[in-house]
Amino acid sequence: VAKTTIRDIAAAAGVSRQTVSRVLNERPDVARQTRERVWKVIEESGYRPSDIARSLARRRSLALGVVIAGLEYVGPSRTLRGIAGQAESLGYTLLFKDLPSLDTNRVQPLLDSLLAWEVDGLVWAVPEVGSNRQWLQGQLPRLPVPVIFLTMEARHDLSVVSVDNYAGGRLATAHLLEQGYRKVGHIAGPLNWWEARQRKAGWQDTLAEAGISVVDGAWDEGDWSAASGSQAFCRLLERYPAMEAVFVANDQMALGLLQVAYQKGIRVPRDLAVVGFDDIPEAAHYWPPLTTVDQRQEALGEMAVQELVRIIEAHRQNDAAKPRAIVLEPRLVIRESSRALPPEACGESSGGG
Amino acid sequence: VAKTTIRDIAAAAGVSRQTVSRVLNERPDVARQTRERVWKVIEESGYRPSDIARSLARRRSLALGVVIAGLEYVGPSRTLRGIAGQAESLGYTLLFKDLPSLDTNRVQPLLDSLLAWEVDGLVWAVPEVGSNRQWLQGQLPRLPVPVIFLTMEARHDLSVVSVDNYAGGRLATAHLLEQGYRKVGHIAGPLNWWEARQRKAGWQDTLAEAGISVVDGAWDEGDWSAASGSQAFCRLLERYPAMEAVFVANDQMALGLLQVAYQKGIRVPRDLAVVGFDDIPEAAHYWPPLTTVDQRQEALGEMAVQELVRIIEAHRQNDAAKPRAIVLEPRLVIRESSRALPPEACGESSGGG
DNA sequence: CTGAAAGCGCTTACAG
DNA sequence: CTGAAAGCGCTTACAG
Repeated sequence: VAKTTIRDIAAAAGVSRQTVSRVLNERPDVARQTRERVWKVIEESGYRPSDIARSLARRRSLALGVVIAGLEYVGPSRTLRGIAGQAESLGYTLLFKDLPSLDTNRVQPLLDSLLAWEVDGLVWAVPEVGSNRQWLQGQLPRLPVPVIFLTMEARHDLSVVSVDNYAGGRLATAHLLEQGYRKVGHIAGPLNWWEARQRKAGWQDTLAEAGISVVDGAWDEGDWSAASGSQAFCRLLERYPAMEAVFVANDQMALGLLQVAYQKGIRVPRDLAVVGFDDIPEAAHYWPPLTTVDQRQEALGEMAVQELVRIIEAHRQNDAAKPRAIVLEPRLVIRESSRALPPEACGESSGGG
Repeated sequence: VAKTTIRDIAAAAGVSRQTVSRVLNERPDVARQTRERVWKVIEESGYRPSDIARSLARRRSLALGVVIAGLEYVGPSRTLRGIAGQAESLGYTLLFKDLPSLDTNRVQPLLDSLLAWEVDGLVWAVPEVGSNRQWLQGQLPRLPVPVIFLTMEARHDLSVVSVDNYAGGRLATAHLLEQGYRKVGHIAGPLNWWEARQRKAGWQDTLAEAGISVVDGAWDEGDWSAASGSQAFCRLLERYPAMEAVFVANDQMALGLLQVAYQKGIRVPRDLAVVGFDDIPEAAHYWPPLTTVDQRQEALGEMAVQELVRIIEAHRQNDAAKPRAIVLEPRLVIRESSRALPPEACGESSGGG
């Protein structure tokens, strides 16, 4: 069962391979008659040109490599969907690599494999944790293709698309202040994560600007998991019993917090107002429904691919696109956990599907 | 900046391209001296052979295509990680396509693109909903590569790897019966999903075998979302007020149920025992922690790639591997929602990190 | 153990 | 508007 090739089509249509190639690539310089005849043969045969051969001949693969980590969380999955959707609509194929841990040792083989496939660009969707970014930066100069980084600290020499985590922390905290709370605690994510540090800084600065001195033990640190949220909350309660409200750096930890609050008879929001971060699908169904910050991670993925393709196109025209930082503004999603209205049970909903 | 090719290496090492190719592919028939000289040049130059050129020449890409849907849920993300990990360790590169909706119209272009890249095989990780499988089956005979299907009804003529959803439904229900409950209700997933039907059948048959007649209104249907779980539970409460326990077809709907239960003052598990399905990370942190069924979706992805590669290898040796169905057994994870022990708040945990 | 030739399935200049 | 030639970067037989 030999594969149908451009040669077969050429023979069947009585033209040269060259002409078939022109038809395939929709070049205008083909006689209408010829074009129609060739198309007919192509369709009847079910011929599909080989992208591999095309890549080799064109010296351009129309493929993008994506390296992603943290797929066990909702955020990265959303980002991946954004990346995949945008790549598809721009005509790029995605080569996918999952980084099972944030261990940088494992990165080199993934990178090598992607480059061996001659991708036209790379999307680096690995969170900036500890110094894992430095390793890659060291590699960058030798990388033959442009790379776009997701959600890391902006730098003048890198192309970065990120969510403004600092602004997110400010949004959450300002919202709590607006509700009249003054004693606002914080449960941070692991502080070796850039995102966790940004959110915490947003909390701290907003309090400071409101003239509220941040008590020394007013915050604690978790590891993003719900269990760690429970534990951090328990510690925080001891150190900061006067706390009226708390900004939790992600929704999962907020869930852990809510569980403990429930068990201890702490009513949310009456005794304690809570704001999370991420807007995972469950957040709307926590008890009470959780006020949170939507990171717009799908949009993040889309923007990343758009920018990467822009850079690739610029390169092809020998126009060295200057690296730039694109920042997405997060959005506050207000629900019951930060205000005094009790949710209703089995009430007629307002038209949800 | 011309790319380094095998030609450059050959020239620098004073051998033919052929010999460099032999070294690269670790063939034994190269003199030790020659091999070492060539390796040295390769390493110094940072040369990386082009997988695209190799694919073309070998008529074999060592690439697998994966089409996935439902990445907004935890399950498919886990499956994807399993697929990616296994592909990586077997030396295959993954071309990734996300199916944004279950609309079959959009499938053809994804499939065409994957085939144009000449993948050696396809992983079809799209849930079987309505008749969306039939369309693909019609395509199958013309597909030039083997396809493995995830989590759909087994068929003698297809290679399928799936979780035994029926057994999962039985596990959940039998567990509730063992706890002494007799009036066990069910909140099903959308019944145009094969998985939802299987789980429901497991519930129904287990009750029947225990000699318990299933009350007519003993079940309701949701759409997998937490909101739909809330609504289905509200309806079910009216129709089946005597219900002592309920098996919910996924954890998200169980979450919606728990929220309503809380608002209505229904204590779980004292007034109502609950079992979910999936074991999403949050399940352990619901209030109360949710008993559920672990689908082992990461293992599912791994098995799928293993089987697919097995078939590919068999094909290469002209050994037409017969399609077979591989079934993974789910596991019951028992937590507080189905038994009478109250969880403790801020207690010393048993050594969790 | 090593090399010259042909080929994988396309596209890119170059002629006409 | 169309075709003959060369080439993309490798590997696969075939000689020696």
